[in-house]
Amino acid sequence: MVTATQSPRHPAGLAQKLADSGLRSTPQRELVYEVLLTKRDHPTADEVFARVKPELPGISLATVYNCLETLVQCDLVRAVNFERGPTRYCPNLRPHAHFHDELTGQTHDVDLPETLFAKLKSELPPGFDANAVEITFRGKAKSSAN
Amino acid sequence: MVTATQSPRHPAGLAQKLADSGLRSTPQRELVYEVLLTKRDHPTADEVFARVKPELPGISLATVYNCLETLVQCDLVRAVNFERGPTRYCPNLRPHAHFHDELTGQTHDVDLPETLFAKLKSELPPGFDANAVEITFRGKAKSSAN
DNA sequence: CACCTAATTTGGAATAATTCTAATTATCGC
DNA sequence: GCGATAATTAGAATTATTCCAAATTAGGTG
Repeated sequence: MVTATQSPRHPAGLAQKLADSGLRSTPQRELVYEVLLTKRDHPTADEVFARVKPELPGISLATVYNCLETLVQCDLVRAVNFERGPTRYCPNLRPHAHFHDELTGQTHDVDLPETLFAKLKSELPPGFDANAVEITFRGKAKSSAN
Repeated sequence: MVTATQSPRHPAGLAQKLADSGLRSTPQRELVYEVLLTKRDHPTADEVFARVKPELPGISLATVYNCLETLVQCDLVRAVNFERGPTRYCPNLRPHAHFHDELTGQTHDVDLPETLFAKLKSELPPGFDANAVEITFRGKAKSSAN
């Protein structure tokens, strides 16, 4: 029989990406990443902490902060900030925008054509060279996408 | 001779806009607004406090927060949040994007064609109705626009 | 102009989010 | 198995912001 790792649900990419940066794969990092992948509602560090704790009761909030920062450094997760308030975390790596629903407070990922991002960058005045664009919409979502 | 008001440099719009919301024009509000107009480098509340204090030594940080919040409510100023850290304030009311220079940490306003904002909104999936779009670029600015 | 009322400001305490620190624990290569 | 290094932990410290109750200021009214 194949020996299963403790958390086989996450993509194999994690251990590899960590190794690429000279970092180790640990139960805490795996679990934090898995939690992000499982419920993609852009949780805060506190929320991640709450979701992770039942599985790994000894984990500390500081470690959750550390793990999230590590994942961001490895380009496995994006940190998202709109409006004052705690940073939120998003494991969606494709270029996409965020739609912030003013009624529910929820944040939805919105895929936009790659060409639009390119067009935006091309609209910059001479001398400005952007390597990333962040787009946030605010409004009301009536869709079933909740 | 014409009797000058204490702070004649700010647009006459301030007192009017405040009145529209049933609020009073005060020296603190006028000065905070004037400071934002004078140096448009997207200062934090602390920075505004520092700039305002020499002119009005008795002012408190709480008042600066209050004034900034008031100006945002009156649509005279926009609160800007990218990356974790203190909220910054921007008196530019035209639709525009922000360019965050990774080298200097400075933030520049970038005017984009109105049509682009419209196009972005039109790219949203059905059911998503945006009333605002925020765009932030990150990268390096080599221009003289510093 | 004196008063009444409500808006505003103030200083300090309280809260929230995050980072720091020093000590402990786990892991990797030999 | 040992030693060096990485990672985690708990709690203290820091930063940004909000809250609160008291003092001040400003209009409007007679």
